[in-house]
Amino acid sequence: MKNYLDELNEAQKAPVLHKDGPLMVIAGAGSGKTRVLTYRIAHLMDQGVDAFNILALTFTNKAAREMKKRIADIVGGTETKNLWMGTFHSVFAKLLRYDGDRLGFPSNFTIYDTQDSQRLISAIIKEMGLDKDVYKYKQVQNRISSYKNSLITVKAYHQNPELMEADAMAKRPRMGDIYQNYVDRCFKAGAMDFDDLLLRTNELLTRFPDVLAKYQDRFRYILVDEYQDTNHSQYLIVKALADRFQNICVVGDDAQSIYSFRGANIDNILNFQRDYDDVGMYRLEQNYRSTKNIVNAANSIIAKNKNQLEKVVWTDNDDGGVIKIHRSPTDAEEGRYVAGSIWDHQMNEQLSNGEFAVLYRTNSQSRSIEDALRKRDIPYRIYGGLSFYQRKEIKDVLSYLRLIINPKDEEALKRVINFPARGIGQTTMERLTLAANHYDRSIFEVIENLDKINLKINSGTQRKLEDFTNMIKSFQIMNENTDAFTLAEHVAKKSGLLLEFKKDGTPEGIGKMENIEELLNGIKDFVEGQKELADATGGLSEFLEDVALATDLDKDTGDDDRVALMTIHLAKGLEFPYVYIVGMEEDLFPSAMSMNTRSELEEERRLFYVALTRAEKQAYLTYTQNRYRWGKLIDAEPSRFLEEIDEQYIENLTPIDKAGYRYKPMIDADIFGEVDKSHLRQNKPVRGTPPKVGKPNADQLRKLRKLKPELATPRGNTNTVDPSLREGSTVNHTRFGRGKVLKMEGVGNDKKAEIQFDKGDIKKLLLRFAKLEVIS
DNA sequence: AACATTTCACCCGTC
DNA sequence: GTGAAATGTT
Repeated sequence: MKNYLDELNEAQKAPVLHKDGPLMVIAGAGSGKTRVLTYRIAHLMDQGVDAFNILALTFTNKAAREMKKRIADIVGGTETKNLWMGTFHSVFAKLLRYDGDRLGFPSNFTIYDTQDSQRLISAIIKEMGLDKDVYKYKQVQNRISSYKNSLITVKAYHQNPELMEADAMAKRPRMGDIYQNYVDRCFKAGAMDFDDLLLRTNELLTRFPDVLAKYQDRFRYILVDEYQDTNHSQYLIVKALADRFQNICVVGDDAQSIYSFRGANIDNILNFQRDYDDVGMYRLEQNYRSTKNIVNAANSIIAKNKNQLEKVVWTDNDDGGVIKIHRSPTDAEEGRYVAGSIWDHQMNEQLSNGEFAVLYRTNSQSRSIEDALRKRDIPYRIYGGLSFYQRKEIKDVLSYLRLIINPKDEEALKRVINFPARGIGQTTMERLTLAANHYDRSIFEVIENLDKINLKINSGTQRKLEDFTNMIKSFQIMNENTDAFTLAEHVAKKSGLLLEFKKDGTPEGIGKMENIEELLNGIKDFVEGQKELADATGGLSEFLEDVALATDLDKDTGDDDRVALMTIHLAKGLEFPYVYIVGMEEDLFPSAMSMNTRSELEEERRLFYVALTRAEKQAYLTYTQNRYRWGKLIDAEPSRFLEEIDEQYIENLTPIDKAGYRYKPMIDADIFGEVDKSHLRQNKPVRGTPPKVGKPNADQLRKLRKLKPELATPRGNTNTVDPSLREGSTVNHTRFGRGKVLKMEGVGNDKKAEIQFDKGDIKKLLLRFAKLEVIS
């Protein structure tokens, strides 16, 4: 065994060597936090702690795999296999397979993905006869998800007048009933959604002290990565499990908390010292990843946040290049610039594709980048977005497989009972669903007992239904002594799925066939891989669980060398020499939905911090003046975050006016010069002779105003700005009511005030239009 | 009941 | 611009 401790600096060594008792490691970006976690586990094992007694919760399954590999290098592979290590969801799914029967769940329960949940919720809303425009299934699903993440069960919901009132106020008084139905239907289908994996674990540990005692005794050492992103449900699980031995080690960085939208609670890390006695506190502040320019720029951004733990991130690395900021007329141009810049770097410095990443705020931004990279023949890989396993044809195959394992799985059944078409239509399904609800059985069971129930289903249809269940049953029998790959191949053929896409004959159909082939190959790899593991059965159910909880990042990338495209959220924990952060625009980043409260804005800022600190050598920030959104070309304004970076760390590649990013000169070569005119023509037709670059004549100005109304010279209907208006003024708005001016910005016609209204909203108003009265 | 066509909401981020 | 859901047609 190598002396692994030599590979750590003093700050890293301390938490690794920390003996028993709670400890918290506050780790700045790039300070080697994974390394600390990995070595602490290795050290524990080296000191004689049984791997069976260690539980490590990581952020992705890939991170878990890599850590395990590293630990195996240090202390040996055989013991390492006994570690329980993985994401919260995968670890507790495993726990629920063992002990979920106490709650009435079969060990083969299905894991519903978001789409399954949404389909079920849609069905319930329809069955209840509610207005789907009021009860939007996605909103309802979000609501239920947030209840679950806060551990609000159906019962707790109905005992909480505040919640019920909030939903009633939102014109959704039946929310609780939908919640109830949803939970019942999941239970009846032997299914858990993602949130259930945590909620049900909590329920299990709370209701059954013997189960809790068993796992408390087993998990004597608990380690949690990215603790700042745990939600209430996860927090309680960890707290319960660690309660007996208190050997809990949490690692995190409050500055990188970016998941509050899924219930993550930053207070979990801020309050850790309150939750446990004698907490060992460690800080990792030396960044090994990035240049001085990047680290300092990132520090200057995060300093704008009020809520944070004290921490100074610094680095010994070179200064490196300053951060480069680039403006483009449109998103298509932005893509071209990024692709061109990557290409330049590659040509001049002999760099490989894998050294580059393009990060964006929303998945929909990937398209323009993709197009540009494709034109340059630069290989890339998109992470996230519509994952492979969510494609229709793949979900169809998986649904057949899910039915084999759990025939009660209602969502899987509804998906494939009539695909390929078997003459089982809407009316039949409605009758079956009604009967299933009435008898409190699954649809599959109803079909099996059709002869005992009097449903108005004609004998022909009855035959078809029986044929379907018999087919599934024959698959089940086959599953008893066949490996997952052979079975899946058989299912793809016998179900008629492959034939369906084959006879389709279109390029899409062929593509779908190929995707199914790929899935089958994936199952083959899985089966082969499982043979090497001692305790794994290589069965279909393990495969399905893997698939349900896999993320795009978990997938084996192999050795292919591609530019990475992903959202900033997905990039957390990763690093790349060259990073392009695109779409640095108001309403996009920060997102329009995150500007209502300070805490939301601070989370966006942390997100920007995360994005920037992914870069090792060089960061580029790009923004556009016009961007396609919802298929329309809209004006874009540079992100406020650009102004927040200390200017000594940046360079503007495209000149900006002294007044700042937000000021747009009347005559801008970008608007009429380099602009992609095909877009402009389609959406905002400009008649007559195309304008020339340079000082516009009267005719051009008129068109310019049409394109960019905010550039229009003020006319009679606009206000003259009250000169007494300044920061701190109290104002009255005809529509929004009373408020206080937080900030003034812009000059002349572009002058704006950011106002905190007493109603709670913060709005930014153009003074020239705002109907404002200055009170004091 | 099946297929073709049109409409509509969608987009903030994820396990 | 995309994909699911609603509507229309045979």
